[in-house]
Amino acid sequence: MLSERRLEVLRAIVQDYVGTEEPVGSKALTERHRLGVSPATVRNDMAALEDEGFIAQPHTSAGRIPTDKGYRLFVDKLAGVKPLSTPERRAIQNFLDGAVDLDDVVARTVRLLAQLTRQVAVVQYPSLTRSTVRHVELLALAPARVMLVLITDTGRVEQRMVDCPAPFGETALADLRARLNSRVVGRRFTDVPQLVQDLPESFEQDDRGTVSTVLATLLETLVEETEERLMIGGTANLTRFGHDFPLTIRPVLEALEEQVVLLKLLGEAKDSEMTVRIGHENAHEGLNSTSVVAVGYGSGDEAVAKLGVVGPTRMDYPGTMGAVRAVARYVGQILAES
Amino acid sequence: MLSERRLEVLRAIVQDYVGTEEPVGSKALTERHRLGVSPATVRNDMAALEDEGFIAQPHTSAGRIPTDKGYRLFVDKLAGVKPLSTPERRAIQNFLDGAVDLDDVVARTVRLLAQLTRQVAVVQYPSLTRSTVRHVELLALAPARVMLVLITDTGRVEQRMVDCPAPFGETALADLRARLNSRVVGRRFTDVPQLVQDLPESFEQDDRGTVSTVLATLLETLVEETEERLMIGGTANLTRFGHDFPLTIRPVLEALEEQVVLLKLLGEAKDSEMTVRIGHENAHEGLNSTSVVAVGYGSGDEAVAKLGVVGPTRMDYPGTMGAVRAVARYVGQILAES
DNA sequence: TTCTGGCACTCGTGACCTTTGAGTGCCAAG
DNA sequence: CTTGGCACTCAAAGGTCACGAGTGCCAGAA
Repeated sequence: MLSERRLEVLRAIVQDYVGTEEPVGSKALTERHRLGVSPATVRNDMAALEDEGFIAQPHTSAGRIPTDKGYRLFVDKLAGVKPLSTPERRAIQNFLDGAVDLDDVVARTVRLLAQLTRQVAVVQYPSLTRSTVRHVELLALAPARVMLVLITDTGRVEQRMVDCPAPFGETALADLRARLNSRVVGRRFTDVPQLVQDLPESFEQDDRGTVSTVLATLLETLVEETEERLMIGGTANLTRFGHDFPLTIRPVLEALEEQVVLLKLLGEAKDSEMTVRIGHENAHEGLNSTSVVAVGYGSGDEAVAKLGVVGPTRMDYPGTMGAVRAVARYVGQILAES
Repeated sequence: MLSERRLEVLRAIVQDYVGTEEPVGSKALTERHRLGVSPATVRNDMAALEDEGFIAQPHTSAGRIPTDKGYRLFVDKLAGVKPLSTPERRAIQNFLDGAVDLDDVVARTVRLLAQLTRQVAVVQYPSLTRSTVRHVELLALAPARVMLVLITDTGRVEQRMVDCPAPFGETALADLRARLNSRVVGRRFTDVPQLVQDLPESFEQDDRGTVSTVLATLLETLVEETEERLMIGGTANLTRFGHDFPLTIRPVLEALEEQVVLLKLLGEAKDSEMTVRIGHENAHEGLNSTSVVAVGYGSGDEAVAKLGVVGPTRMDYPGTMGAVRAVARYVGQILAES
């Protein structure tokens, strides 16, 4: 295995490269870090690290840059998570506390993350999958037209228009509303289908069609809206990517526009702990030169959604991870309060 | 004034420059267009055009490129709006017809515009300013907690939580709901405040506080949500901006992230007709090298919101304007149907 | 065995020069 | 007013060259 010092050399290389954006050589390393050995020794170590695939040379006579594998080792073994400073924490809390509704919380979170990490931020809306129903409302807009409003415990509201096969009386509607709510309020989305399945039978023949239609729409909403939405921000930070970035930035922007791609990306992250995907570890090609740092957040113990940042593989991992973790925590608190 | 032929030369310059992205010289012009005169003549015309400020030379011995003023003349006098082809129109309609709700309409419109124009698309959500109230719903979530749901004729739904000063009975709530709706349904937002102002008086002493609170929240929602929201897409098209674009793209991305800026931008456009703002005509500095093509759209005769694209000043104006106009029309149709 | 200093070698970078050619302005003649 | 001719300009492209950071390897010291 790699000796202690070689790991130290790798750490130094990553740190320097992240700072300078330039390949780092043996001499510069010994000057900037107290490794206690000569450049020649470092050269040997570097050769070994290169053999193992942790670093690489852009061209024969240049310094080394970390490979994806090198960053991986750095993140796993060499880097901690750098906690934010107290003023930073305070700023986060103040900024998030000003939010007025769910949309606003998400919007503020995106801005915050982008600003703190100086990278592209991605925040998923709290998921409906694990949510419970807070209320279902039915409004008669016309004799045969009902609006269905679904309110979740995460504060999200979804509405659907329902065209009924037959006119539906106000009393029947109130009846349906009452029974529906008594069955599903407080229950999880996933449980709703079986909870309402026998509901039409208890209505009069004439109304059954309409009841079924309404219920069908409700179930549809539950399924459909389990597809997550998300918000991104800080794309201007992409310009800090690199010098050659016309080629780099394009596929990233494209990937960011594909919500499906991003959702999959976040979905791959583990629920509980912070996940870092480096370069080619990302399935999507356009993101092969980026790293994704993501973590779940939620009002309680359970994560209801995820958030994270997308940046160049050459990023300040400890700092980024610290910011992501901190923001996730505070957002969780805010959600729990509301 | 400028002779007929000189205008023709300007048109040719704009067209060639938009196509090739390279300064265009007198010789190339005569070869690619049948102007019926020699390069020398064209040179004289170009000198005149340059004197008037319609074109400029990047460096002393290069071809000419149009100035903002040149584009302006081109758009005003020389260019028509290029209608879309029938297949294109059909594609638009098919794509938009698939939308399931307002969010979806807007999302699809953005994608469509971005794809058609290969530029950055901006679509404003239908405004609440000119909207009318379709329905107001009040839900008792807890004894002293009411959810207010506002449904507009444009299909938008806004909700607010209201914490009441005192518990509020279900009957009083139903009463308020009924009276409120009978007064405001079908009315314009701007008319609502005076329509409800004497409502608290007709309630019992105990409930007046709550009624006032609910009404205050309603009015607040009306005002607050008159702030428009918008959706942007096609940012990946920014990479087609130019060769030097690290410097160009940055401020544009930043401007695009500032919703306020964009809203102001769209707001400046006239309601009825298509507006083209070229380069420095845009107040925001970051957009000084871009042009904005915007137009209002709406379900009826009145425009309820605007949409448009942001692209380099060097853009295909006739084509872009055609696409923007067509999309706006079809979106209007879709909104009218729903 | 590990570290170190020395040394020859590599090769991308930047400075500097030259060439090339598209494009220009001007002028005198058609 | 148009045209062909002509001298001039200048960015872009290509070539040469010295520089220097960085490397690998080796022999000797620790």
